[in-house]
Amino acid sequence: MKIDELNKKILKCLQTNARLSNAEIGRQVGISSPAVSERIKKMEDLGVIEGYKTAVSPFEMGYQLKAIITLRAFMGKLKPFLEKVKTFDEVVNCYRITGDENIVMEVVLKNHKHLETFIDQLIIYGESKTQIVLSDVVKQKEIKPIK
Amino acid sequence: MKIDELNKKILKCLQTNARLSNAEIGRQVGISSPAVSERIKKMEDLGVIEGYKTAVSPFEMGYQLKAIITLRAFMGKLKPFLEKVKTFDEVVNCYRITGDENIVMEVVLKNHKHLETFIDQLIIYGESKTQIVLSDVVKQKEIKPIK
DNA sequence: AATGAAATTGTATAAAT
DNA sequence: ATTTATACAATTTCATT
Repeated sequence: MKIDELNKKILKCLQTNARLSNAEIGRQVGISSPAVSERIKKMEDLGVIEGYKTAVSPFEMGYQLKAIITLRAFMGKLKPFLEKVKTFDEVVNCYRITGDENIVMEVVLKNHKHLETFIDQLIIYGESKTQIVLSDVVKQKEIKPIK
Repeated sequence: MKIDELNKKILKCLQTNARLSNAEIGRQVGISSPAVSERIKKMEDLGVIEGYKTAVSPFEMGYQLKAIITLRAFMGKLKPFLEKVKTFDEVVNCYRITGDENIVMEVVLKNHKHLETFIDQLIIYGESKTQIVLSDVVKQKEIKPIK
């Protein structure tokens, strides 16, 4: 197992605050900062750590709306959509899913007009369903290692 | 406007890699590291920056399944669910949404058995619909400031 | 795989513009 | 609001265990 107890603690620190110094993490988990540095680098190389993201407020960035949009792609239109969706700045997350619908996306939008023009871009790919986000109940909760 | 061109550049750096040093960001955007430090602190205080998260691979943490689960809450069961959902380690993100369904969640699970027991916990709150995630198409894309 | 030590680099604070 | 100077702290590299 590549994730031992020490790495679990390090990951807990990093998930809570990715900008903690190695020295501070070392203090919290009880090892030296070069040891923290090495363990982090190893977890990056192994793909355990995928990156360090800053959570920015969409609202403060000028996006008043968030929506969950699902897409039921037309025949032959899924593949082109999978390429196109990467170019949409509005799409923060996009997953391919099982079931009648093929795609679910988390989207940020300036206003209702922007939502309208965004949905218009989807009609050539399939039937979309839009659910406006009213509030964030749980937001990027840390992933806990399995017991 | 609190997000000027310099802050946009700083946010772009931080969204790409939250662990960049202030000195490195300063080099990239053309100001000194104390200036970067002050601007970041101000954006934290104003709520533009909500936090610094490390993206950890659910798979490497032992979760073989990801799912999108929507919930159509029973009468009087939405509020209790909004409290309960915060205690579920499986739920990475949870939004309240408009429409027939009240809740959409992003959930990580060890295996199909774990999915089954998780869904069982939802039946007292409402009718759930599960869509298994086949692949990540777009993953925590950076939020771009509005032109 | 972790530590301790040395060199480099980064951060925080204050003073000046 | 930013820079420069300075002191302190963190990081990196490497030798050692």
